[in-house]
Amino acid sequence: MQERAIATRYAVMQAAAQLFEERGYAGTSVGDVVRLSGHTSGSVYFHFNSKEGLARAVAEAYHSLWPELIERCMSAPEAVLVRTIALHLAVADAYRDDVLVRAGARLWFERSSIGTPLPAPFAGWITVTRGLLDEARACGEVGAAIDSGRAAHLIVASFFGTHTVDDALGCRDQLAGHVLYMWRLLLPGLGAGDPADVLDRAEALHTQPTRASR
Amino acid sequence: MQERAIATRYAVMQAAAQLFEERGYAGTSVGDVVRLSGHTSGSVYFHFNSKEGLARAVAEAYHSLWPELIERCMSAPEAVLVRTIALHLAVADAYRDDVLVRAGARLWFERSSIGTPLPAPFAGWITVTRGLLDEARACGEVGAAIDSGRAAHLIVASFFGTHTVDDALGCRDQLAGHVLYMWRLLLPGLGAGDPADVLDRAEALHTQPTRASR
Amino acid sequence: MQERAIATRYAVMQAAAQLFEERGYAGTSVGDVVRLSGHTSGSVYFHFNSKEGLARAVAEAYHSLWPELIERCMSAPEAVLVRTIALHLAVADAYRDDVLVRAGARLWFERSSIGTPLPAPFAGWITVTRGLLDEARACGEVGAAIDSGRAAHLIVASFFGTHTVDDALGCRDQLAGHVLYMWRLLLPGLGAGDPADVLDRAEALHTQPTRASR
Amino acid sequence: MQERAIATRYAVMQAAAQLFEERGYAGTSVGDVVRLSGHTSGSVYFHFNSKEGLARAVAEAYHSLWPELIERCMSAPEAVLVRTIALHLAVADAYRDDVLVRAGARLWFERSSIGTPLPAPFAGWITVTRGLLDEARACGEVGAAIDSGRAAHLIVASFFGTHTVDDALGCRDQLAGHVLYMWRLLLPGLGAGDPADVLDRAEALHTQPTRASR
DNA sequence: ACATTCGGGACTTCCCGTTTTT
DNA sequence: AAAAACGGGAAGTCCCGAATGT
Repeated sequence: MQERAIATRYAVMQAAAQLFEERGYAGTSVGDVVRLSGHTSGSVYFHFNSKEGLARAVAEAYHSLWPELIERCMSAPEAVLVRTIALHLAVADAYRDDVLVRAGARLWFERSSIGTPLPAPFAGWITVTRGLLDEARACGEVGAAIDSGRAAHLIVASFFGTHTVDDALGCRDQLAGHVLYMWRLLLPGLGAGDPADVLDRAEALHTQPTRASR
Repeated sequence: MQERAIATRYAVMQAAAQLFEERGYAGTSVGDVVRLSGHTSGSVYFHFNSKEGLARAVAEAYHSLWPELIERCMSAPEAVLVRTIALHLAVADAYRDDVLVRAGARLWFERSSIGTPLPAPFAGWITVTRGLLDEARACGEVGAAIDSGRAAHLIVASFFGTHTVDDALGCRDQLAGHVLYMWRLLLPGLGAGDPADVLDRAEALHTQPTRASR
Repeated sequence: MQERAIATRYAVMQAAAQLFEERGYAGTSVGDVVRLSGHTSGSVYFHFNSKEGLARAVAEAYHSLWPELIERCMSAPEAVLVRTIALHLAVADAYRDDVLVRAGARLWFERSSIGTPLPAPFAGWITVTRGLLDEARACGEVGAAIDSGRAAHLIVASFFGTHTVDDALGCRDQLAGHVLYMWRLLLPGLGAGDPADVLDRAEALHTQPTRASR
Repeated sequence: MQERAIATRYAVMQAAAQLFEERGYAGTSVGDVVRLSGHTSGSVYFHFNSKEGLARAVAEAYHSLWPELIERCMSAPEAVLVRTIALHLAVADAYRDDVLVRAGARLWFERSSIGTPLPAPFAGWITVTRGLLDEARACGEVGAAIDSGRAAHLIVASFFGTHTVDDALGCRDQLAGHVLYMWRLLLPGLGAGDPADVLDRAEALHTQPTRASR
C-alpha cells in the first residue's frame, strides 16, 4: 500500500469514527464521511467497499486496542486487584481521549443495525475479569466465597454503566474518579483488604504505567 | 379525543417503540412503523406530525412511567434501603416486560441523533437516589461517612450498566438476579447492616408490592 | 343559502384568490387556504368540492365582473374611443385594487395546470375591442384603413402586457399612467384625431364614471 | 466535464424546459422530468442539486441567449429603429422555435413560486430599448419630444403582451406578423418617418441576418 | 494502484387532496 | 362542520457500481 493510500485510509476512518460516535451508524451517511474527511466517495469505496466495511474497520481498530493495553497493565509487579483497577483507569483514559474508542463502543451498541457480526466485547471483558478474580481469590486478595462469574459480570456492567452515564451527563473528565469510587464501594463487598491502600497503589501504578509509555 | 383516535395513537406508538428498540431511531423508517402498525402514513402524521414527534411521544410515555412507580414502591412501611432495592427490582421488571421502557432507554442513548431535547433520565434518577441515600443515612441505615452524591451516581450507573449488559448478552430474564447481586456487593461498602436480611426483605416487598397490584 | 354560509363561501374564496395570486394554482395547497381563511377543510370541501372547484369559483367571479363594467363604461355619452380608453382605465383600477382580478388573471395563465376548461378571456376582450373599433371607424374616429381585427389584437396584447410588466416590476400604482401613455402612442397610428383631447376626455370620464359610482 | 455528462445535462434541461413551459414550475415534478428525460433522479440531482437548481439552469440558459442575439442584430449597417425591429423579429423567432425561451419566460412569471431570485428580464430589455430610442432620437429617427423611458416601457410591455396573447390563443406562428403590426401602429406615435419603409427594411434585415447565420 | 466523476434507483420524510366517521 | 384516516406522490438523500482519468 502506498503512503498516500495509508493516509487516506486513516483520515477516512478517523472521520467515520467521529461521525459514528456523534450520530450512530444509521445516522451517519457515507456522504457525511466523505465531506468530513475531505476525500471522495470513490476513494472511500475503494478502501472500505461499503458503509458496513467502514464500521467494521472502526470496530476492528477498537478491538485491537485491548490486548496490548491488557498486556501492558498486567505485566506490572503488583497485586492482581491493583493491576485490575489500574487497567480500568487505563481504559477510562482511552475512552476519554480517543474518538475511536467511543465510536467502537457506540457501534457495538448498535451492532443489530449493522449487518456484520461484530465481536462481543462485554463477553470478552467478563471472561478476562473473571480470570483475574479467580487469580485474586487464589492469592487471598478477595474473599473465598466470592462467585467470580457473577462478580465479574457486575464489575464489567458497573464499569461500562459509569462510562455511559458520564458520557450522557457530559462529565467524561470525571470518569477516572468515578471508576475509583466504584471500586471503593465494591472492595468491601468483595472481601478485599484495606480499600484505601489498594486504590492508592492502583492509582500510583496507573500514573506511571510500566516504565516506558509513549 | 375520540376512542378510535386513542386506539390508533396507541397502536402506532407501540409499533414505533418496538422498532425503535430493535433498530434504533435512525434505523427505523416511518414507513416501517406504518407497516407494522397496520395504519397509514396519513394517520401517523396526523397524530405525531413527524418522525421526531413519534420519538418524543415514546420518550414522554417512558418518562411518565416512573413517578407512579416510585410513589407505589416508596409508600410501603419498610426501611428506606429496602424500599430502594424493591424499586430497582420493579424497574428491572418494567425493563424486562415493557417494550416502551426499553425503547425509551435506547432513544435516550441516541438522543443526539434526534432533533429534540429529550428529558434527562439519569439526572432524575441520580437526584432521587441521592435523596433516598440521605434519608437512609439519617436513619442510620448506611454509614455516616457516605458521600450520597457520588454513591448515587455509582448506583445509578451500575444499575443501568447491568441493564445494558444483560440486554446485550441476551439474558434479560436474569436482570433481577443481577440487580440483587449488585446490591449484595455494594451494601458492605455503603456501611449497611446485614446484607442478606436487607435483600430478603426487599425481595419480599417486591413480590407482594403494596397490597393491591394490578 | 344561509347568510353564514354565504359569508363562509366568500371568505374562503377571498383567501383562495389571495394565495392563487401569490403562489399560483399548483403552488397553493388547500391547507393553505383553510389556514388563511380561518375555516376548516370540511367547510371548504362542502362549498367547493375540490381544489379545482375553488379555482373555478375564483375564475368565474373574475369573469362575471366584466359585463357589468363594460356596460357601465359604455353607456356614457361620449365618443367610442374615449369610452374605450375609460374602460381600460377602469380595468386597470380593478386590477390594482382587487385581488380577485389578479388571481383570475394568473389562474388563466396557468389554465393548463388546472383540469377544467376556463373561459378564454383574451378572445372575449379582442372581440369586444374589435367591435368598438368597428364602431369608431364608422364614426370616423379612427382611420378608414384600420384593420380592426389586428388592431384589436394589438391593443389587448399591449394592455395586458402593460399589466404584466408593471406587476412584475412592482409598479402597479403606475398602471393607469402607463395605459394612458400606451394610447398616446397608439392613437396617431390608428388615425385618430388630437390624442391629447381624446385622452383628457377619457380621463375625465373615468374619474367621474357614469353618474353614480359606489 | 465528460462528454456523457454534457449530453445528460443537456437532455435533462431540455426535458425540464418542456415541462416547465407546459405545466409551470409548481406543476412539474422532478419525477416528471426524470421520466421525460429518460435519465434517473440520481443523475438529475447530481447535475442540478434541486428542483430549484433545475429552474435556475433553465433561466440562466434563457438569459444567456440575449447578449449574443442583440450583438448580432445591432451590428448591421442600418438605422437604429430598423435594427431594433429586426431584433424584435429575431426574438419572436426564438420564442416560436425554442422551448427553452418559452420556459424561461414562464419561469420568470412564476418567479415568486421559486425560491431563488431570478434575474429580471424586463428591466434589462427596457434599459436596452431605452438606449436604442435615445440613439434613434439623436439620429432624428424618432420625434425629439419622445420620453424614451416611458416609450421603452410601453414597447417592451406590448412586445411581451403580444407573445403572451399569441401563446394563449395558440397562434404562435403569427407572432412575427403581430410584432410588425405593433410597430406599424407605434411608429407614427413615435414621430418616425414612413412606417412602411422602416418595416420593410427591418424585415429584409431579419430574413438575411448578418451574413452568416447558422 | 489510486482517485474522481457520473449515474442508478430504491428509499425516506412528509405533505396533499380527499373521503369517512362522529 | 370538526376530527380522523387514507393513500398516493412530492422533493431529496442514500449507498453504491461503472466509467473515466492520472
